[in-house]
Amino acid sequence: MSLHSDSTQKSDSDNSRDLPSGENLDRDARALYDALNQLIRVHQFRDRDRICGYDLSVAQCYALETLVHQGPLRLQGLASEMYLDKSTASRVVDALVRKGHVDRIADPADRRAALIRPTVQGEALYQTIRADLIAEERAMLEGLTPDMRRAALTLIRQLTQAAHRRCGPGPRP
Amino acid sequence: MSLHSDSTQKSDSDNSRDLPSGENLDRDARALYDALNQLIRVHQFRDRDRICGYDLSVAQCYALETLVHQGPLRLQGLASEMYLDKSTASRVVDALVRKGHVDRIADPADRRAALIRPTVQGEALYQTIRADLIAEERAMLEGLTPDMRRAALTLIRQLTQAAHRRCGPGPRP
DNA sequence: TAGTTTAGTTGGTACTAGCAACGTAAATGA
DNA sequence: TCATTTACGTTGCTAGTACCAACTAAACTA
Repeated sequence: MSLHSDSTQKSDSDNSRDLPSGENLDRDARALYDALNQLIRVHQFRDRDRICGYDLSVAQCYALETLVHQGPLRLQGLASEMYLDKSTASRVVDALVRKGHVDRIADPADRRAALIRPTVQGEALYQTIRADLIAEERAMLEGLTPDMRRAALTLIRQLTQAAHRRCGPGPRP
Repeated sequence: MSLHSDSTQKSDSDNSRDLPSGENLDRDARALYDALNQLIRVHQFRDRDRICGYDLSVAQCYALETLVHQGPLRLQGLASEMYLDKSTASRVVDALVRKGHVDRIADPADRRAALIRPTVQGEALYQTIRADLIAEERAMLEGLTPDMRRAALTLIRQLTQAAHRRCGPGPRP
């Protein structure tokens, strides 16, 4: 089951002053890699299962979420937000249109372009899914003290920032 | 376990400045949901790009990693570890065999079964990818103090544990 | 031994994802 | 103005992801 017996379990008692900070950093990087790996996998599969219960794929749900949060977007904008090729984004939107969760409307500023917009039904569905996933998160947080919850938030945001800065914040080629 | 497990932490007031812990929990859950969402997405896409540079898909890399960490596994065992259907796992293994990163050997204990095992080449490839991803993590951590790095690790592990407990720790049907 | 269960593969379907090649519309330039 | 270039989105192609269901073969069981 749990395969994080990898290493770094007895690391609590070591002291930074005895080790060059580079080695500590290496060890922490390894540990963080493994820890994040696990976290990401668990969440990925959890989300997939949850979302599938609503007849949406994860990508579709992510697209819907992006549209709900950001308002109407062009295809290219949606693709950039999702780190996807525009062709893939186009097909994801196709699926959402077919299911009635978004629609394409003409962009008054450019007749080539279309704005993609969640429908009322789509917005409601997203809120339902979000509530469901948040309830999961809530249950998870119940085991932590308020202070730890707060610290977790800060740290996760910092990690995201750091990763974001490193691997390209915006749209990709 | 029911909700409100840690209420009555401090004096509850009806003021929005001093929320009852249940409401704090709701708000933290929402915030954590969004923060984790972002973290997971950034990492997901980063990993995909990195791994693709080595002519491996993410699933293939995950399978290889599982086999390197756990040693030879049967198909069913690998599928369980990856939360996948055995048919999907079978095809992932096919791809890895085609590329020479794993091979199937007969299981002496059961002639129906095959043990899947990384080849020397596969193990080397995984170590290369791992080193690459860890280097990414290391660069990310450089902006954090050692204390924060430690705290991040602890928290991520706890969140993983909590998620794991909640959404089924082991293999799925 | 016959019937059942288990291990893994294969067929079928749908989604994900990127690249390349379109058609159309806008922007640019001579 | 008209031709070229650039941009927006769709579609064809290929490969990978993922499930269910049907199948073969081996192992267990009655």
